[in-house]
Amino acid sequence: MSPKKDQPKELPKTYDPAAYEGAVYAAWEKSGAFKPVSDTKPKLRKERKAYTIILPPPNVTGVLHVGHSLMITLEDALVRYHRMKGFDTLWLPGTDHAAIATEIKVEQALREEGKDKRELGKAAFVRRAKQWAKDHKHIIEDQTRAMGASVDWSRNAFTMDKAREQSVQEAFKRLYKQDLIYRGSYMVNWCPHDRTVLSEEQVVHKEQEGVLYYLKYGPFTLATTRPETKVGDTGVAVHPKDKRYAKWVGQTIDVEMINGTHQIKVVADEAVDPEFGTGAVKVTPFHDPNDYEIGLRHQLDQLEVIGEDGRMTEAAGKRLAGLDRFEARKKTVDWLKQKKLLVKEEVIKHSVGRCERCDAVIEPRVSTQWFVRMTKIAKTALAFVDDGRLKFAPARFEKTYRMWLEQLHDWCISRQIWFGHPLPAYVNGKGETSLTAKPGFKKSPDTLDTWFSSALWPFSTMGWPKQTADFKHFFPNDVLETGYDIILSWVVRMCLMTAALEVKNPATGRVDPPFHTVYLNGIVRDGRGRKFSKSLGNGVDPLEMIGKYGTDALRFTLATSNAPGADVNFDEQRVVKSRNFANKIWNISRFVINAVEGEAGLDDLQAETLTTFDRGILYKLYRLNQEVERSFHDPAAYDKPGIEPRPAEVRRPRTYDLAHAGNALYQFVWSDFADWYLEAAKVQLRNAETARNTGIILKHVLETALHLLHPLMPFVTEVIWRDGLGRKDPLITGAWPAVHEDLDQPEDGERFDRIREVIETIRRIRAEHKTPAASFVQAYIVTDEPAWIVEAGDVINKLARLSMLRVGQHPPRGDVASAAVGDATVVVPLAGLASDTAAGHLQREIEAKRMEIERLKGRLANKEYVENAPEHVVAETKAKLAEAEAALAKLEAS
RNA sequence: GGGCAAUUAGCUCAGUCGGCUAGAGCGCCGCGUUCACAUCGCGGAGGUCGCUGGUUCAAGUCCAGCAUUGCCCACCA
Repeated sequence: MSPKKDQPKELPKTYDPAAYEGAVYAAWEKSGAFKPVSDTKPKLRKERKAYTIILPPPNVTGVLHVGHSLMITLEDALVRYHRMKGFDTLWLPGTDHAAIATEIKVEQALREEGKDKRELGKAAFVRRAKQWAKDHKHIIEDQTRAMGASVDWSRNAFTMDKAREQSVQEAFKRLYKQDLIYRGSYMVNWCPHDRTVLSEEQVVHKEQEGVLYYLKYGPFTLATTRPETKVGDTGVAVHPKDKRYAKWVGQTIDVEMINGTHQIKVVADEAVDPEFGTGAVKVTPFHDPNDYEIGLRHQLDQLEVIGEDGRMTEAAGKRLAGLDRFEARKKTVDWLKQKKLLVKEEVIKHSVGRCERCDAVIEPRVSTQWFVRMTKIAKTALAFVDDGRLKFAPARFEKTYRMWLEQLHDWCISRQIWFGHPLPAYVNGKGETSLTAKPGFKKSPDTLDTWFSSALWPFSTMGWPKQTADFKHFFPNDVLETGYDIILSWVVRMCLMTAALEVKNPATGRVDPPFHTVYLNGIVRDGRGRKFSKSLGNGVDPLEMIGKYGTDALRFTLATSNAPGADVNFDEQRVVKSRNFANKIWNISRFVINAVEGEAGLDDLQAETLTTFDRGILYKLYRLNQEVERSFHDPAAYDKPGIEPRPAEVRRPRTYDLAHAGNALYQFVWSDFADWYLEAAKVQLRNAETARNTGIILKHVLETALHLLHPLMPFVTEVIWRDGLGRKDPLITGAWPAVHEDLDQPEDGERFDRIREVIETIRRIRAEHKTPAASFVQAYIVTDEPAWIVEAGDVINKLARLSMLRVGQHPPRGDVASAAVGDATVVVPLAGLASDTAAGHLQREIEAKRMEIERLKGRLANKEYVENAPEHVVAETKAKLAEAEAALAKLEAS
C-alpha cells in the first residue's frame, strides 16, 4: 500500500460511469501505465518476464461491434492481471487495411460523387484509399479506448505503414527465393463484381435453391445448373464402368449450341458419379473446378466464354456476347425450350459460392496468379502442436487447426484490386518472373491478399525483419486471443508464415510458434441464440450499452456470459445486472470509507478479539484470491524464470476461465461481503472491543477486492481507489494482493456460514408466521458448542431482529417453532405470533430429519459402500448421521 | 458425406479428478424495519439434469446408442 494520499472526495450516492470513464482513461494513458515498465526502466528488461498480447487488428473500415468488445474485454483482463502480477506487459494495438473492404468503401464514396474508379486511375485511387484509411482508423481506435483497453498506443501499428511494408516486402522476397512462392495458371475463385481472384477462405458457400436443367445433348441427356456455360463445353464425361455410355467413349459427337454446332469429345473419368442425374456430365474446363481437372486429364480445350466482368465473351457467340451471365442463362434456356432440347427442370438445393465482401456469385475460372506452397511448411506448423509448444484453449480447437493443415491447398496471394501492398515482382511476356527490374520485365500490377500482411502480424509488429529490442524482448507473444471463426484464415497462417520465414525465437534460437497459446472466444449472439443480422434487427451497439450502463457493466457482462470458447448469448438484462453490481461496489466503498478512519493494516489486528465474522471473511477473501488467480492462471506464461507461481495456483489451473473469476467475485462481494460482513460490521463497529479490528478488516477486504476486480471492472475500481480512498498511485499499476497463508482456516468459513444459517432460519420462521417486519421475537439456540455463537449474539439479535437470544441446553416448552441448523436447533417461541402452523411446522421438520437419517443409515448399511468409498467420504457420512440424530433429538424434545 | 459442440428452474447459464438435500442471476409471489445502496433488503415458490441402455457401492458428471439444435469442413454436375 502506498502511503501517498490525496484528500479523499465524498462519493455521490450512485455511480455514474459517464462522469469518470473518459478522464480516467486519459489519466492512465498519460501516466504511461499502458506501456511496458521496461520502457522507462530498461534494467527491468532482464529482470522481468515479458507478457505480450497483440490485439487482432480490426479493419480500418469497421466500427466497434460486440465481438470486438468481447475480444477487448478478455484481452484487457488478461493484460491487466499480468501487469499487476509484475510481468513486463505489452499489449500492442493496430489496424488492418482490409484491402477489399476498403476498396469497396472508397468505390462507394466515388460513386456518390458520380465518379468511377477506372476513370480516376489507379494511382489517384490508391492515394484516395490511403487517405480514407487514415481518416477512418481513428473511429475504431477511439472505440477501443472507450472499452478501456490498456493498449500501448505508442506502438500502434497499421498493416500498411512503413515498418509493416518492409516486413511484407521482405517476407515475399524470402519466400520467393526459397521457391515457396510461385506464379502459375490454375482454376481460381473469381469475383466478377470486385474483379479479383479470392482465396478459398474468402468464398462463403451458401445453400440455396436452384434449377437443375436436363438437356438433350447430342445422343445424351444430361443435367446442369449452369446452362449458360454450355457454349464453353469441350467434352462430355461418363464413368468408365457405365455400360450405358461405353460405346460413345473416345468418340467425338456433334452438339447443337446457341452459337452453332460444336464437336465434343466423350471421355471416361472416375470423377463422374453414374448415380447422379443421368450419369453423363458436360465438361466446361475453363469455368468449373471439376471440369478443369477432367479437362487436364483428357487434354480437352479450355474455352473462355465468361469474362472477368461476368459478361459473356465473343467466344460465346453473337447472341450471348456482352450479356451478363445470368441473362445469358435465361436466354440459353429460352433457346433450349424453343429447340425442344430441354427435357425437364428440377428445383434442387445446392451450395453456391459467394464473395464474402460483396456477396456476388463466384465465377470459377482459369487464371494466372501467385501462390504460396503450403504443404512443406505445414509440417513445421503441425510440429508446433505435436510437441506441445502451441496449445489451444479450449483444447478441442487443436483439432480444427490440424484438420486444416492436413488437407492444405496452396494459397493464392495475388489480387487484382488496387488498394493493398503492391506485389513486389516483375513478369515478362513469357510469364517468367523476377524480383528485380530487368529488360523486358514489367512490374506486376497485382496487390497482395490482406491476410498476407496479417499473417506476419506477431513479428511484423515487433519490427521484423530487424532484430529490434522489442523483437528480442516481446517475441514470441504469449497469448493470441481471437474468435474461433478465424482460426483458419488467420491463426493457421500466422503459424505457417512463422515456419516458412523461419522466424526464430530469440530465447531458444529455434523456430517456435509465434505464441504459446491460442485462446478462442465464441461468437456473440442475441439473447435467444440467434446470430446478429441486419434483417432481424437484433444487433447490439456496444457504444449504446456503454452509454446506458457504463463500460465496466458491458465488460463484466461479456466476461461472465459464457464458458471459454462457447458462444455468448447477449442479453441486455445482464448488463443491467452488471451495472447494478458496479453500483453495489460503489456503495460498499462509500460505507467503508465513511465508517473507517485511520491507516491501520492487517498487522495491527488484535488476534485475541477477532470475531467469527472477522475470521470468516478473511478466510473467504483468501479463497477468492486463489480462485481468481486460478481462473487467470496460464502455466505457459510462467515458463521463463522471473516470476514464480504460487503452488496452489498450479495445482489445478482453470486456464482463462474469466467467467468463473467473475462469478466468484460477484458472489463474494455481494453476498459474503455486502450482505453479511458489512451488516455484522455495523454491530461490531459500535462495540469498543471489536471496532478497531472490524475497521481494519473492512478496509483490507475492500482494498483487496478492488484489486481483484480491477481486470474485469477497471473504471469503477480505479475511481474508488483514487477519489474515494484518495490513493495517489493508480490501481492499474498496483501489485496483485498477497495472500496470507495463515488465513487458510476452513473452519472459520464454516462457522461464518453456520451463524448465517441460524439467522436465515430465524428469519424464515418469522416470515412463515407472518411476524410483522418491525416486531421483535425471542429465540433459543440449542447447541453443545455455544462459545462462538454467544459471541455473535449481538449480530444475531440485530440481523434476525430479536428482543432476546439464549444459547444453551434448555429450550422452552410449548408453543414454539423449531428448526435444525447443523447439529444445533433454533427455537422460536410463538406466544403472541400467528401460530396456527406451529405444530405442523415442527412435524415437518422432524419428518425431514427422519428421512435424512434413513437415507444416511441406508448408505452406511451398504457394505460395499463402506468398503469401496474413500475413507473421508464415509467419515463425512457418519458425521452427517451423528449431526442429524443430535438435531432430531433436540427437535423431539421441544 | 465427415467432424465438433450443445441439451440442467419460465428465461440466460454455472455445476473441473463421480460422493451431503443440483446452484446463480433475471422473471414470478409475499413482506419491507436503524444513516452504503430501491441500480436496495428479507423470505418463498419453481428442476423426472433431452431419451434409452451400460459401468460403479454411488452418475447431471464416465461409456455406448438415439433424438433435437447449432457450427465447421467436403468438387457432387
